[in-house]
Amino acid sequence: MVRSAGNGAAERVPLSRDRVLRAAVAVADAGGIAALTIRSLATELGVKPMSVYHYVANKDEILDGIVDLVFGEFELPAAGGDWRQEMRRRAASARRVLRSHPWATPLLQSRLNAGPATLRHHNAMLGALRAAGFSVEQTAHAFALIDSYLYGFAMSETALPIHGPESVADLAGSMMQRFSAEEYPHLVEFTMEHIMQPGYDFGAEFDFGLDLILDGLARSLPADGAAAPGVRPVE
Amino acid sequence: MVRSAGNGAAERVPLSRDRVLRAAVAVADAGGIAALTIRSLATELGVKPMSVYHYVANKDEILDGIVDLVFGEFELPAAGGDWRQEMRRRAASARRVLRSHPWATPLLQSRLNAGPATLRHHNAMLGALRAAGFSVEQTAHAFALIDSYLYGFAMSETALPIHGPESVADLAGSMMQRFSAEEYPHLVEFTMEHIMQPGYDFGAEFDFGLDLILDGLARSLPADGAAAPGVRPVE
DNA sequence: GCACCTGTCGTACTAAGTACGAGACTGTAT
DNA sequence: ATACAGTCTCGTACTTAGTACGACAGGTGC
Repeated sequence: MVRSAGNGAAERVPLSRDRVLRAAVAVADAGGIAALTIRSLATELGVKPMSVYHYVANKDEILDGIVDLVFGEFELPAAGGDWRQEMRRRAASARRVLRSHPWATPLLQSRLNAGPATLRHHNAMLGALRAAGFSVEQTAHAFALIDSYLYGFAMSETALPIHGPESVADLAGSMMQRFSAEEYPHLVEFTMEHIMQPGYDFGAEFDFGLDLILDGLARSLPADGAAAPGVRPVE
Repeated sequence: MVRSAGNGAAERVPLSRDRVLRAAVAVADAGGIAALTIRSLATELGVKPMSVYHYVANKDEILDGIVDLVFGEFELPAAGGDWRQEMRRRAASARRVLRSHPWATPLLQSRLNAGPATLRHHNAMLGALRAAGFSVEQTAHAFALIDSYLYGFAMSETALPIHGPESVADLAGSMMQRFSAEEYPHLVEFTMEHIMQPGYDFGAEFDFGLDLILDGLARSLPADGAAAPGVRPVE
């Protein structure tokens, strides 16, 4: 077995943990997470399956690794400055990243072993909220609320079969044939009057919810033109 | 072995699609979704693997089926009555169900073929919101917001390794050793001053977020003691 | 030249999904 | 009863995937 294949330095890039993980992301991007197998990964890398195991212990470690790569793509919120704007910027970037890696959202929350990029991200979120004036406890509330919404929305969004307005309408139309108007009247109404309307875009719902959440959180901040924590202006 | 129709012999329950799906839920509950294989399912049912295929076309159909079973466990919100209370009741029930089937949350959103219980549930949600006075468009906002939050939160919650206060604190403690206070100062602060405090319970965050969201949505309702849509009482 | 380390790979075992078709069982018509 | 036909169950076996084990090649220091 001769592996000469050239004396030029250009082509033979040695394997590395980083190359393995990046190739894994590429395979998952191309064919979904189910298409990511040790064998498909090896093919992508131009090596044989067992070579991969020199850089990762097992497939789970690959999954943990690509989750951290994805977190690494999120823009970090800055501490200081307009905290709402920082939250919006980071959320928009996260949503963009998760849309470009549709397989990632379920993985993000199901993996436990946080990598360095993940820790950096969480740390930046906490720092930005604390700098905005939230107490530790309020920060816990805010973090849980914002990220639950973000990941939950990203899940719904990436679970949609194809993206783009018209494909959703098509899907809705074909689903409509399966359920009758008598059994599910509100579903029918909703589909006809909303989803199948021209220009419908589920992704557009995101900003409404995020702004509502940020407004609500702002109300619990003492010095933001709103009432004191725990007291709402009108009841 | 005799299966006479009509009298006696209650022992040999014949297989059925329903029994197959319920057994699948039981296997997943006991060992996680990864433990659900055609073979483990057959063992649970006391039959051989290939017998299962008489009732389902393939494993994907089993996954779709158990998702619909889970949706069937959600309490449906009633149309009319106090809509916020209905939303709270249904959300609490959903959270309870998802905690009792920790494997379910990622599945719920990743499966496309909605079953009858799923459609009934969505229909009830839409109906309750419409009856509360939300327009079709506002209903879309509300539904997307509430459910993104609900599923996102459920994901975080069930991704936690073990439930109960002290186990989380233990985990946090062991994770603390992996990252230094210089690199992740806010993560350290947060862990020390919040997560590791006695009585910490992540699940308790849920109500804060849900109430904030429902309050925000109530503000967009004309006749609810709040201002007109788009105008907040205090700024 | 030699022992040695490192990275790559050949072989092979195990687990899992499932196609194919045989065989067993049950109710029904003769 | 007997034979048939439909329904259900299962034995066998093929395919894909994860990965343990150890061989082998090329480079490195002595």
